[in-house]
Amino acid sequence: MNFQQLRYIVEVDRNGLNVSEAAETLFTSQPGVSKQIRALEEELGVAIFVRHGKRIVDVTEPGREMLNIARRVLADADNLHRVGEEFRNEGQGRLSIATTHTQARYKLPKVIAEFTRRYPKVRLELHQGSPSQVCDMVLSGDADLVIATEAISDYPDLVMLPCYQWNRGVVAPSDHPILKARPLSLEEIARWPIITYDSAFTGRGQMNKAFLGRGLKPNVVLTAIDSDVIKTYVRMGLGIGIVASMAFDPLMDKGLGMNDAGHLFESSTTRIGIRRNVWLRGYIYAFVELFAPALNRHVVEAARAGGGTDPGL
Amino acid sequence: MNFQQLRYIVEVDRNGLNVSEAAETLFTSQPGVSKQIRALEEELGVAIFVRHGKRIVDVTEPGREMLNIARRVLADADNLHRVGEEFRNEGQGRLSIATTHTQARYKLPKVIAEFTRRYPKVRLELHQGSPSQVCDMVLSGDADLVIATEAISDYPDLVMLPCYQWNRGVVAPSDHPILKARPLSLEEIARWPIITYDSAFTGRGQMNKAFLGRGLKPNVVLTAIDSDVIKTYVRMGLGIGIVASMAFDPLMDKGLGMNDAGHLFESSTTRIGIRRNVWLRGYIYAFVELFAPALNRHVVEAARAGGGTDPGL
DNA sequence: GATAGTTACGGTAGTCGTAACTATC
DNA sequence: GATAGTTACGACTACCGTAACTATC
Repeated sequence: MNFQQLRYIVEVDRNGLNVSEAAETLFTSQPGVSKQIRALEEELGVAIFVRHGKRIVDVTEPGREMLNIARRVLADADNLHRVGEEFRNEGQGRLSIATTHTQARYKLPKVIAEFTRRYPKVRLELHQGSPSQVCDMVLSGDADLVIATEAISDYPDLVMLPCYQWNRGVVAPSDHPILKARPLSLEEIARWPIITYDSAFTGRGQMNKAFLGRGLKPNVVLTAIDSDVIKTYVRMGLGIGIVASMAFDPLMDKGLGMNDAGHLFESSTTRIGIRRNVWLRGYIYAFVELFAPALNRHVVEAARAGGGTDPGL
Repeated sequence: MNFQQLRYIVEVDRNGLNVSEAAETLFTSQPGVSKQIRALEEELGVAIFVRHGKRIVDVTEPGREMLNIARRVLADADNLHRVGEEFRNEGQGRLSIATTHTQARYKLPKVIAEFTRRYPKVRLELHQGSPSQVCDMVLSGDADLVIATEAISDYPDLVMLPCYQWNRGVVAPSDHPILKARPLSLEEIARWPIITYDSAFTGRGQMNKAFLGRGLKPNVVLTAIDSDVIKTYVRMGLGIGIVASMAFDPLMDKGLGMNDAGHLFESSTTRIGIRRNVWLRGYIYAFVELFAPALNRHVVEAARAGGGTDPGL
């Protein structure tokens, strides 16, 4: 048994049980892959794949178990290299964060400023995308961390750690009557045209729930993917905006005002996500702790080991 | 990188950083081991071992991380073979249980009877020993499960799952006045010569604590490693016995009586222990569940993944 | 000087790729 | 007949073991 063989079976599984494609992905010959898989099956004494004659059509039951183990082994092999890198150039490296606009624009700047001060040699990369896109970036290894709110929970390979809770506020031009409404009510909000986040994005679920719960039908005239865009349109008088409270800055956002709506909607939790079986460099733990001081290295490791065990195994 | 190299570094670490000995253990040549280790260090870009000239004198910090990962990889490699075996001869195999006398004698018989009925082709092995001995058996792979009470908690590689709680009773010849004592008190017990478990064994800690808490000094005249031996000496009139309640059977133990002492001592918890990163065959999960119905496969897997993360990592 | 580890070198085994062949859809 | 996988074979690599050498205690 060797790593290559494990790589082969994992890749065949990933490529829809197609040996030829797997061989291509692995930059090797198809017969080689085929042969090694047979050799592995021979050694382990069990068929990993179900074959109809020559075609591979399914994964056997033991095969499923074995693929799980094989994937973990390969991840660990990777981890060994990561550890090497970590110590070869301590403090140097790359930190790639996949996140949504609101985080990148309003929450991360302070954290990143402090982080770069502490780790000047770490090259930072910010990737933006929708919640599912940013999760995919981490799953594929293109990013180390994902910071998002609409935390997609059904990725077994992703560990999501709650960082902080936040809620929404209504932004409107300074002279807009809704800014005076005390207390602010859903009925009042529903009276105006609304501009808010795109439904694929942060916490639209909570909003809809709140309105529906009161039998209201909000008049959403425009959706956008980020708070700045929303504020721009609010400034133009297209409607009132519902955005994350943190996305309003009284100093910067001249001509606009905010009326907090935290009592009207269920709060949203922003989470940081990491791949389960991946060894993390020291500065990544440091970054997570800077972002959410409760998440020290020990807590993160415990969370990664525990919780979210997949019942499939 | 290959499995062999990982095996080499792990074995060198295990053999007190002695390459020659490691080579011997692995039935291979010393230069081969040496060379492969250098090759691995080369590939990973970091020294795993600290050398004084040629002698290996310590493990580097990245080395410690790498050894942890390497051990997991090797365990997984093993696991792949285990999975193979499981499915090659389903229902057949070996189940090796390391336990203490009291469990083997009083608690296991029913469970084992049921287990052998369900899995007639599984060869059962019972190993007996002191709590630390039985734990070692599991750690070294000689046994699959350990069932013990004085659950040694400082084995990071062992996951201990609580199964049930039990307490003690006083056994004495049928006509002994202590059997009439209602309620039974520590003071009453302390009045008589006591025969109980050896201190290395089950739950002596709880007993001493109870007596000390009342400023009493029990007169322990004899200690033994198992309940049957204790009862034998009690029968001979050497003193009263303090044993696990389950170790008394009114039908079998003619001439003796028991007075329950559950209110006097802190109860003990019997635990089942398994190695953390080892893949378990289906019938092992079945056995655990037979022994402690709450511990179904899902619970066991969750416990194995979580808890007891070693802060060293 | 004894013990422990590295360098040198030859034999062997096993992996990889090309080519030819075979089976499934 | 096109697509997918296996068998066959030759080249090459890399691992292992012996032997000689070198450094540490």
